[in-house]
Amino acid sequence: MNPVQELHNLLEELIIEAIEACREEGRLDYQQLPDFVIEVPREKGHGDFACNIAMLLAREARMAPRKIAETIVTMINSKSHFQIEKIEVAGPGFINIFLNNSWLYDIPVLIAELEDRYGYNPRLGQRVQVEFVSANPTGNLHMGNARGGAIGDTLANILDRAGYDVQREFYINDAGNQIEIFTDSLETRYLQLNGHDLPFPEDGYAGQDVVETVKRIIRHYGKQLLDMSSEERRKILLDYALEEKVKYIRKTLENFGVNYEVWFSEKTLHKTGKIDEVVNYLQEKGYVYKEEDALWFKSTLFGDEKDEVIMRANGIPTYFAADIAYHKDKFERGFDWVINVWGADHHGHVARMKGAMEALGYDPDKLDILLMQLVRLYRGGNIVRMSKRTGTTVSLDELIEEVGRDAARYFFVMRSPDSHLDFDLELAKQQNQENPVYYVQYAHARICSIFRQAEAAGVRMSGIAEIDPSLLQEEEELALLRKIADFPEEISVAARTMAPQRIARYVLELAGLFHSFYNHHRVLCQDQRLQNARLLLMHVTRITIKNSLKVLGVSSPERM
RNA sequence: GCGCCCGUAGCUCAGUUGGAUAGAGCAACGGUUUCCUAAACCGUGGGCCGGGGGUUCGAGUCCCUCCGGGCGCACCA
Repeated sequence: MNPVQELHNLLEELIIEAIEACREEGRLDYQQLPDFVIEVPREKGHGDFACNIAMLLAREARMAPRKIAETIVTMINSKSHFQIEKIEVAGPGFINIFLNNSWLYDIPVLIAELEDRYGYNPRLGQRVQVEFVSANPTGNLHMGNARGGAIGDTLANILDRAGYDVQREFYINDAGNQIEIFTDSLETRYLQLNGHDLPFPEDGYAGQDVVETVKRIIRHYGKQLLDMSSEERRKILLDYALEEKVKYIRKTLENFGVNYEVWFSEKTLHKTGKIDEVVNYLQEKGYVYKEEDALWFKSTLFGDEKDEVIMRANGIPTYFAADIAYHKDKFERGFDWVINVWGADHHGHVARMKGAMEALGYDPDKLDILLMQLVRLYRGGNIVRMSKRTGTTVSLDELIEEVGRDAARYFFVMRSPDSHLDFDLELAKQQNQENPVYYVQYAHARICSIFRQAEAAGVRMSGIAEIDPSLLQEEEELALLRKIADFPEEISVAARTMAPQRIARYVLELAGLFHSFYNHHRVLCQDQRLQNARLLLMHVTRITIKNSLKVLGVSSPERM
């Protein structure tokens, strides 16, 4: 259910019918209807909806836009429409439509019926996959991964509400060059801790967590790995470390409210020969050439700045080759839409990844890469320097520990992915209106409190059928209703534009309208009929706040 | 040097496929509590939407150019 969309469609039909009728009567002359817009004007005085068709038609119809608008309006007015209060021509030729409130009063009844399902648009029968975080299983989850987790999961939730069948996926980079280096680090640490005096690899993983992992391995295996061949030893070290790391990543993300349907192992692509397969295929198609013993993919054919190596001179495929095979696999699984959430530092890969899909015969427009800018951590006014070298990096676990899951989830999505995110740890912990999470959660708790008060006073909301929502006439009540009615459309736009920050903003505005209502009017009052209508309003406000927060992965406390 | 992102109120940021008089929160200033949570609300001030050019009936939004900031430009991922 999407009431705003339904109204929109209704008005669109109405206008098209009117225009066509005008043409038939010879009042308007045009060949084809232009792509006009029916939008919600910024200015309240411009009506509930406004249409720009007259301006777009002016040239072809050889008429002044206002004149055209008047012709259309006259035609529409010749029939009566029960939902339209008035319709007028304004400004350069806008058609402004003012509705009566009858549609608004249907909303709370519908929501009370739908409850948790309010916000869901009709099923589209389309499958979309969202791949996000996909952190290397060689270290802790950092702030970039955290933002990716919040954005990816929220986007997946939005797409679900928008009507898609969504699958969340984590790509485990458990093969390739970084894993070799990781294994070198593990082996060196193992030997060092067993008394061998060895230099640590220059580009190795020097973090303390690797040492801790190796210590656990020693506790488990003792010195028996010393007697093995390096190959055997490395396999055991790596398998143990990977299992531990992946388990840790999964646990941290679950703790963050992120749950994946699929954990996809890069290693399987190597094992099953899918990488060689796709490289050979591209070679046969002539998209690959050899230079200095390496194989290069002609990504410049697809608008990339330069070609990219897919097979090194030593015969080992690059990360890019594995990624092509991986994305080919995604499309083979039949998704209608494939979305990756990447850090902005990977933006250089977008063109060649899409190019590779095109070379394989897939529609590159079905692959969207959502790039997100980096995160800067602040504590009060001071930036928290994040350096892996000095070990001052803050991990996702530590962040959740410090500010809580709710604040972390909300803060990571409240800005556009395109914007750098300044994450203020102090603000995230504050319990006042400066902190948007608390502001919204407080609104929910306040509504719960009203119902507790009501119950204590022996008051219960009547059955829906006995409530008359049209008693809600106050400005604050209508504004709140209007905002509540927007929710499904807000979801729909957020899905279309891949913009999770819209929901964070939406629920903040919704909470603001509630607080404003609360401070102007009493729910529990002498007038039984009005009290019932307001209890219903509170009921559906609570549902909408809760459903919005659910999309963001933020809890809705009943008291605070 | 080339490419991508960003530049909007003192600060942090919104701003559907171009729409009418550019918004919110915080900060500043002033007010609200015999009343369901003052963890809240109401009001006031604050802007050449980085500069310049162009397209359009109409540009914060699209194009060009310049300036400033971030990121990338490996047989790393």
